[in-house]
Amino acid sequence: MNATIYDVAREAGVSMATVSRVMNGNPNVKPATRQKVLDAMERLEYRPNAVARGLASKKTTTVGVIIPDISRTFFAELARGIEDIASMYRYNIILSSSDQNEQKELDLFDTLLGKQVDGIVYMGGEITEKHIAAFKGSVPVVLAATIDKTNMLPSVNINYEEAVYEAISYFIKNGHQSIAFVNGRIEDPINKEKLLGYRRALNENGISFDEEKVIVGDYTYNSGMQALQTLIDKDKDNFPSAIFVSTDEMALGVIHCAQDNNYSVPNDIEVIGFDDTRLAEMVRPTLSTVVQPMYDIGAVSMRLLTKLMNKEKVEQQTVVLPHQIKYRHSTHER
Amino acid sequence: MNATIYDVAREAGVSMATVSRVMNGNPNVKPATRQKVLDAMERLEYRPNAVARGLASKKTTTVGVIIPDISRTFFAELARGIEDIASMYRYNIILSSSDQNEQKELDLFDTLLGKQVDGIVYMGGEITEKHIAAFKGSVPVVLAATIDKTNMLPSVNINYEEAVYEAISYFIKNGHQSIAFVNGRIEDPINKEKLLGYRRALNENGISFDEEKVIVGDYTYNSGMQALQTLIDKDKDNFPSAIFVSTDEMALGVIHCAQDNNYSVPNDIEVIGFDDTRLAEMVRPTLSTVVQPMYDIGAVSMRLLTKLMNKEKVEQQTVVLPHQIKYRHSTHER
DNA sequence: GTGAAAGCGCTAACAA
DNA sequence: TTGTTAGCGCTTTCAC
Repeated sequence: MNATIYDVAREAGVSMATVSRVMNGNPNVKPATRQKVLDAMERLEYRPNAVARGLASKKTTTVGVIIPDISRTFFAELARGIEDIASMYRYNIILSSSDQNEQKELDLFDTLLGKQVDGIVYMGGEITEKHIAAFKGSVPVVLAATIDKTNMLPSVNINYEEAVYEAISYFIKNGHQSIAFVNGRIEDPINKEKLLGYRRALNENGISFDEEKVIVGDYTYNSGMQALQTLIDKDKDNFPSAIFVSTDEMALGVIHCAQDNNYSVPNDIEVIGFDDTRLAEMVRPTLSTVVQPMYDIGAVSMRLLTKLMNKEKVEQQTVVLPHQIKYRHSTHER
Repeated sequence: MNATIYDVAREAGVSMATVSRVMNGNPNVKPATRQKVLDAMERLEYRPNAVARGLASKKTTTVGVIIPDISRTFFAELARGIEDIASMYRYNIILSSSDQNEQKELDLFDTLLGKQVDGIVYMGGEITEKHIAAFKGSVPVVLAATIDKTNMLPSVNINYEEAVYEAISYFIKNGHQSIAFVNGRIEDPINKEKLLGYRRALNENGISFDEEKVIVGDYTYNSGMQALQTLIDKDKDNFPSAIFVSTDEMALGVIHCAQDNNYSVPNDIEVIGFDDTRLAEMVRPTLSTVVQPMYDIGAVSMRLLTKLMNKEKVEQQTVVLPHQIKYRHSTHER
């Protein structure tokens, strides 16, 4: 059996309270006493029981992380950002994948609350009434790379609408008139934002919106290939000369499908992706893409959460991180 | 404040013990009583406090996962396997990255024990004396994709030596005599095994081992590119006609570096990677690679851990999963 | 089939 | 500066 605080107290010839004080760095302990306790701890190989501590103090120093799928590069990098900051502030992380399934998300949330986490970082798709209801009156929750249209919840994002607007504007400036868009499911508010940016750019430049040019994929490489194939099959003559793709992984699929069909990237068709995952460097031609700082989104979310858990004042609950477009070789030099 | 078991007991007009019994599915409760309790729980929106429960029962239904770096595809997929099985058995997961730093690993281990996890899945590099000492007498630990040369610890792996042996043998059978090997740091026992397989294949075929042909990378795409560049710079005439690469990500680097130098894959140089991450499909030519079932390794590890935590008899503590080689287009058709 | 009561290992008043 | 003493919310004997 492991030693308890009581054993240490006896060994050191002091009371439990004193032991507790030295554990928690309470300054009201005479140095000599402190040393006695420290020695006793060492001799007994004492390791504090975080569960007992959690029960007594109502703080567990663990936070929950709800994520759609940890195996996707995008989320894995985000998770690393969360984790690094968490461990910097001595929090541990309970990580669980939701597959963006609402029921699963809600159940997970409940389980995490049962485990008495001090806060939650949430990544997901649409925030519904049920989510809001669940979040309300529980622990602090911050949304990472997740949009809540009510704008009431703390969150960390980039400006998706603007980012896509810029990418499309770049295409237009370079003379493209026929620009396709491979997006994710429109149910996800982020994809809604992206579509808005696409339409605004077209609109401001007098290019009419053509529903046929918007394809929906499921974020995978294969769905990227399929998306382009669909475009090719549709209308050989009206084939787009530029394509904006909502994720890097799909963008790779688009590029390879183009090449398989003897289209040259970027000569016949320019491509811009989204995210700037490590994948962007791993294609030929290398992928021009919107840089979404995933690691930073995770890190900033977690940092924000620590403040919230600490009841510190935060000036801005909804932070929007800067983005940029990194031009590599799937677009022409400019 | 949330309702406690005491509130439920009062609301239902029974004792705490009875409430506890219905929570835990104890059959010694009259159906009518059970219903009363259930109703009371519902009315009070009762949510059991897992921390209190953990303290009283000495089981937390959470397991710790120590992983080198969650942002690497390989580990992310492994983690997903762990997670799926864990949630199937109603465990939660405390996930933390160690960067393969021994001190960090040991500290993490200690923290996890402090949090009273019921078991640990461990992924890392070399298992030292210190690791063994720490593991000993604590909670059940299973190693995933991690080799312990003493072979005393429960673990789930594939046969790395054999896998590489087969890949190199394939090259030799196809007439290659000059075969390079891009490996990871030799300090990692897995890479030691791989090197052994490489040497055995050469040896059995009377090809002499040439130290110059073994390059060490750090698993990244860039280090793959560098590795090939090193080979190219070394000796244009003695350039290998086949390369085995220890991870898919490095293999992509090798392929692209080859192409950048006007070598054709697979005509001038055949390439086989290792892992079969999603990356393997995302290159041109697509990558032939050793299939290491990462998801399964994670899933099987976690399943094994549940048995250990449950004190079930397990026939085989060290499981070796089957591997295979998937031939795609970075090697010649056969 | 149900209840009373003693912990689980720690924190946090409150005293001294 | 230190000790005493209630809890924290639940499980688990042991009676009845």
